[in-house]
Amino acid sequence: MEERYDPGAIESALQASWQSARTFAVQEDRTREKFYCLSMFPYPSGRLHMGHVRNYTIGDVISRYQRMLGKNVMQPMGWDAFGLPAENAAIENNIPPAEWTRSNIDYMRTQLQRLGFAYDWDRELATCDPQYYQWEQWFFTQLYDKGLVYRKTAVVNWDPIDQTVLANEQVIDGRGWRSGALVERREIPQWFLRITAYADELLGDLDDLEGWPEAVKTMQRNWIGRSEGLSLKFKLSDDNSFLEVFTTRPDTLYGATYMAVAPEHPLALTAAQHDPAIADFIASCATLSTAEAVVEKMEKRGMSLGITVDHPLTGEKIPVWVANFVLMSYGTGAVMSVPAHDQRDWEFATTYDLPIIPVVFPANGQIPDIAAGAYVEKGILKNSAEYDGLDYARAFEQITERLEAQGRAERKVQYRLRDWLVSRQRYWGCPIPVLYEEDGNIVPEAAARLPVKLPEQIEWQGVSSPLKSMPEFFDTTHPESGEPLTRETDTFDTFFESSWYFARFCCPDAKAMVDDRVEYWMPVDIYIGGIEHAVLHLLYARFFQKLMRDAGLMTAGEPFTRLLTQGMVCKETYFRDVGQGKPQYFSPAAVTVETDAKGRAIKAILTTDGEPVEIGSVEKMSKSKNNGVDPQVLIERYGADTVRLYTMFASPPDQTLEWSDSAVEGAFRFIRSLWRLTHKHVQKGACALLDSAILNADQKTLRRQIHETIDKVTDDISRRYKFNTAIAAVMELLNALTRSSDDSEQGRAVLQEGLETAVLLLAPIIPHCTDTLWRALGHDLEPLVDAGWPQVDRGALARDAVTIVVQVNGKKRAELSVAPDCAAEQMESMALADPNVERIIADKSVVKIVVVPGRLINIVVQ
RNA sequence: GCCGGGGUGGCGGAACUGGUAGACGCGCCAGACUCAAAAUCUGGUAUGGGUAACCAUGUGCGAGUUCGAUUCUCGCUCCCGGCACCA
Repeated sequence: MEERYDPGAIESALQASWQSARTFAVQEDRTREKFYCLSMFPYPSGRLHMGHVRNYTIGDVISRYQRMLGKNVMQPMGWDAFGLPAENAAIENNIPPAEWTRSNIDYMRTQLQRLGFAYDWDRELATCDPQYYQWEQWFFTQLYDKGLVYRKTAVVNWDPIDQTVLANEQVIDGRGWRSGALVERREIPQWFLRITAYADELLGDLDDLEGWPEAVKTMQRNWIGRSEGLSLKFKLSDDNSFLEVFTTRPDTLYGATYMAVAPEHPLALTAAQHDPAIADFIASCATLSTAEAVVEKMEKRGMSLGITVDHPLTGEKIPVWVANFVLMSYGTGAVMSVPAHDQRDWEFATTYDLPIIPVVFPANGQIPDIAAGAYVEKGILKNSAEYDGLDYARAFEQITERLEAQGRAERKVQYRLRDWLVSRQRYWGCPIPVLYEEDGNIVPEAAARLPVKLPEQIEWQGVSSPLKSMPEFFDTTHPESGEPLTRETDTFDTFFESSWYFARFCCPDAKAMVDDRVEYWMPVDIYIGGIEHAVLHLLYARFFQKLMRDAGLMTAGEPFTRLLTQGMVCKETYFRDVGQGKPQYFSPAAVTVETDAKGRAIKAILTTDGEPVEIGSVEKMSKSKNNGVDPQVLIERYGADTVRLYTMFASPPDQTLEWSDSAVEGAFRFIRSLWRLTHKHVQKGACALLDSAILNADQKTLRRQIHETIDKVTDDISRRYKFNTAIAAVMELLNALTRSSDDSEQGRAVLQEGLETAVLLLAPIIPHCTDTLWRALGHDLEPLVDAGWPQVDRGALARDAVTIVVQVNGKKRAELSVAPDCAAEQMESMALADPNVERIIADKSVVKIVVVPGRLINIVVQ
């Protein structure tokens, strides 16, 4: 080995040899245990960012560790290639999305290879390739035949100037991001997948996902939002039709004082025909956002429709209002309002001076202050005629039974989850494989005519999808009858592609959607990706897995056995207030920070002009905050191993990582000191075999540290996924090895074992330099990627003495060093005899003594 | 607004099952080496008091449970993620 650590040379040579030897290509092998390690594939935005580096390093560490355990490890990589940014690039720079996307993929692929990730590149796929998306088109037609897809109208954000549909992200303060026009709500026919048919299964199966974080499962449960209640029909006072609502609280029925319907509700639209004020109100709701977060935060407004419904039990007339916060896409688009027992209803009733009638009271007899807010707990009924005095369960049952007998109610399970709207009015996506006859009849595309290829050679004019103005794309004829057909010009939501790619990776060249190789590899053993996907992507992928299972394509019902959600990568921001409301952000690389004697940042100046800039908060690396750190620059300066080591060391994978350039240098220093110590050791020539029976006390202590480190690191990597503490443990070991200067035969043998251990434990994290060190330590024949994970020698872990903490009233006052098997009575008397303890308890009496074996003694005094 | 997560030295973080708060690293300070610098090595580094032993305080804020709370419970606060067309 070279004396000097030169990452560039080592890494490129090793990566070339991995590539030529196809080290990470895998085949199904039923004699070996498989391990499928998957990281969420990237959107090819142009360059890798630190979030990618972090995500893929975590996956690579797990993959390489599993391989050292002897498993048949598959780690694939591909590209989530359809999406909005490619269209923006086309609009801004007139580059066709296909060309832009493919050149980004080529660049990012070289970046991933430069980081040394152990991917099986033979399995690479890009979702924009017809060979990939043809199968989801085929699958969609299958689902159509099963009745699991349907078409109905839904609201979109419509930009009246650009004449196009906008994504929520493209609507800023109610206006189109390019045109600045006030965005309108527009209803258009769109395609849906019936995910609600799987709601119960998606909910129930969460209980079996032991390898998923509780937080993600909770979010999915709340998202699905199963509730049991009643579908209730209120008869309109003036005619024989009914207003249908869903409620989980029939016990509060006597407190219903008004009904609220969505602006698009038929009752509201009918009332608007006769009342211009109502029509105006509904029109004013037309600029409402389709985003729930915006709707929930806006001012709650409404208007009486001037009609009433009959209360099913009292016959009283209840007014019907139209309200901007009731959404047509939720349930029936109408709600029964009980202001005394629902906070939102209470606020609306208070604003519009509607009656608030309390009908539920706490069981303990207290009277809640209804003037201050709604009482939302369950309790005992009052003001409810013959139901007074009943509790929630009895009231629910008795009121429900009566309404059922009247034919006014049906028990119903309702979900918050809505069917998945998969239509997008975009160009750069997978064409939806359906055709329409002249009268609107739907004809799914025949399997033999798939794929419906997205035309890639296009001229981009304006901002809306070129497909909408390409008759050569949408004008076609029926293959048998020859009658004219119009092709759907909408494309799929890009979540469609990412809902099944994990299955395609098992058999990327299959002559069907998947073949029987999925049975060997699926389910994914561990899936790694950002927490922001906790609900949507991860729920859709689970849904697709069940659809594929029910189509007979595979047997697994859940796609991901374990889930590791990664935190964001953040960095401090620097800016100047240049007026116009928006600060100007400067790259941290362009700023010089001055610190005080303690290292606190006190001032920052822009390096080029020497003038001060403000030090902002630590935020997620982004273009808008100009606080991104380009991985490429760091890889070129320090090598891939240092970047990998730092990202794994800086924080645990599920927490946010705050980027620090100087700490990166620390990671580089650590590798260099490991390199130096190994070099110094091997320069002295071969060493004797270790004989644990003849070690002296210091050698035994050092060897115990080696095996404690193996124990700790193994647990950290395999069970806890805490790579930062695993690395810290190896750093401690290296410090101990560096301090020992025992040149005796057995001293050198222990050092050899220590260095081999450090190299093996770090191999998954920094695979390049450890490969060189492994060979220098005398392992020329066995490649490090397939070296066995080190085993703990339990005998080496024995200790002669343990440290016991002595507390008085919970405060540490002394330490004792005792034999591990020391009796409790002896420890107590030693603790009481300690001079510092004696002094503190001198004028007090001992109440009791708590002994935690092997850890501490707490003397409680008064 | 709703759902989920988080707040520990100058900084990133550690403390895994309620048992020594601050492992490991960065930064900073001092020293060694050097003509000098870089690199490297050694020591120190929560805050306040004390020469020291040691003492007091301290894990966002306020309460509670406990012999003992960063860890459990309740209330609050600030920050972050998601909210169905960003991916």
